[in-house]
Amino acid sequence: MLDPMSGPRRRAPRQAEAERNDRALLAAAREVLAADGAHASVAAIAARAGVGIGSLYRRYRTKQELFQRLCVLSLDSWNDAAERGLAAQDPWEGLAGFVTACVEFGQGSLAPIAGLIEVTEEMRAKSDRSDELLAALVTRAQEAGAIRPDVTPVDISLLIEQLGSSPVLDQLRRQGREDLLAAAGHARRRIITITLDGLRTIHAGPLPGPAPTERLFTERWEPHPDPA
Amino acid sequence: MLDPMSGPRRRAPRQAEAERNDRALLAAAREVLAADGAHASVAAIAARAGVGIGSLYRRYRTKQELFQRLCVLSLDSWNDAAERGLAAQDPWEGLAGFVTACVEFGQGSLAPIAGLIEVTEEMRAKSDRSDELLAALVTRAQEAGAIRPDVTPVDISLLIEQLGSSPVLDQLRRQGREDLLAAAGHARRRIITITLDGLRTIHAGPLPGPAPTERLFTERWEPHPDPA
DNA sequence: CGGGTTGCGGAGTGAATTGCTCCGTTATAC
DNA sequence: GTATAACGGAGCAATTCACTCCGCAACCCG
Repeated sequence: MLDPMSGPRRRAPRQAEAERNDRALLAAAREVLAADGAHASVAAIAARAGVGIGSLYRRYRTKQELFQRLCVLSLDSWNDAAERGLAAQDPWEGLAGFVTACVEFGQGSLAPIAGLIEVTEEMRAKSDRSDELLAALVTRAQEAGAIRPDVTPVDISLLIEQLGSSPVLDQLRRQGREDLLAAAGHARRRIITITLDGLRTIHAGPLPGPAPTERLFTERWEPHPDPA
Repeated sequence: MLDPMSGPRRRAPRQAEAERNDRALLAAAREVLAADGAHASVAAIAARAGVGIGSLYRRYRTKQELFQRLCVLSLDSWNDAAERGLAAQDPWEGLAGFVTACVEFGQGSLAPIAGLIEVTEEMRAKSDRSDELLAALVTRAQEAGAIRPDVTPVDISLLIEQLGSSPVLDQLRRQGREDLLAAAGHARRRIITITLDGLRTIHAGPLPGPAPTERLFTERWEPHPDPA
């Protein structure tokens, strides 16, 4: 055993690459989780990140550890979005912005791992905080008369989870149909708009973006040439 | 080889049981697909149906054949619901009833197998028919001024698919939390109501059922004692 | 009761997949 | 050049999968 303190501290030579890899891994994990659900494999995550399996396992000792990290980051995003929502002047815009943000950073893709990983103390704490923030957002919107008086924060959570995964989008991604992704994204925003309008006391304007095409719905069923 | 025509045709002795098994298998397949997605295994389906694997494979030569049958039945349900919707006097009630019906018989749970099975001619034909029916439903509701003028039939299809799987409900089922299933069902109906209201030109009444409890959202994360 | 038929259940099989380890290789610092 | 830190991915044991095979039970008719 050598004394680790011997000699002056050296800068890790390839530290920057390691950091980039870490970010790539987390992003890839989110994508693969969205695409494959509970099925998601470590190999797929590493491959998507363009990183060797070995590097993944140097950074995270187990698959569970990676997923726990992902949960913490998602809770942070949730809380950030909630705080931005509370900072908005208009209560409705605040709530709608919050929901949209959660849906868009892929909150829903974490649902499949619920119950499969241990909940850490850190996760629980951040989750408590997120409950408070959401309650505040909802209360404020209701007091302003912007949303139905009988929706509860849990309704909103469930709604975020429901919108948070997009069957069409995820599947097209799984099939590697890059050509349809943009259209699917537009279609999804329309669905979100519709749902959010159902939350309001008053109705808003027209649906955003171009109307979705049939192809979106039918081409998924063509026999799937594995994207590998 | 014996001549199969020798002797008088005999009634199959245990034909009734076979038929019951078939129905159980199809129902189980739907449930397992909803719970496990593309991950769904033949063994799980047979077990859930309370039927041996051997019996499953006598009825359907392959997994794909079972799934294809399931698709055909789902398309039938879809078309039946659409026809009932068109038969309703009120255009809005017709469309809303159709969407609700599709969501409730689990249309969404078939999404994960898109691209994994070959589309048969029968499926394609029934699918064409369903497109016509849906277009008629939407047109009628729009001409009556009941729904936003800019929603398209594809929007509705996507909306059904989005609502057709309930992350919470499916996951609780997977975990065997029978105690929370009713609550999750109520919560889901509230989400559906909200979304459908977002479709309408006018807003409807209050949300149905009891407000969802926190437990619905939190207990899923408790470490999962495998239901086996 | 007995012979014959029909459907049943599930152990077993080979192939594929999984989480993870181990080690030879490559890039950087001095 | 040499030391070091991070890399990629072949390989491993364990599990999972779709599917086969066969012994057994339920039922019919005489």
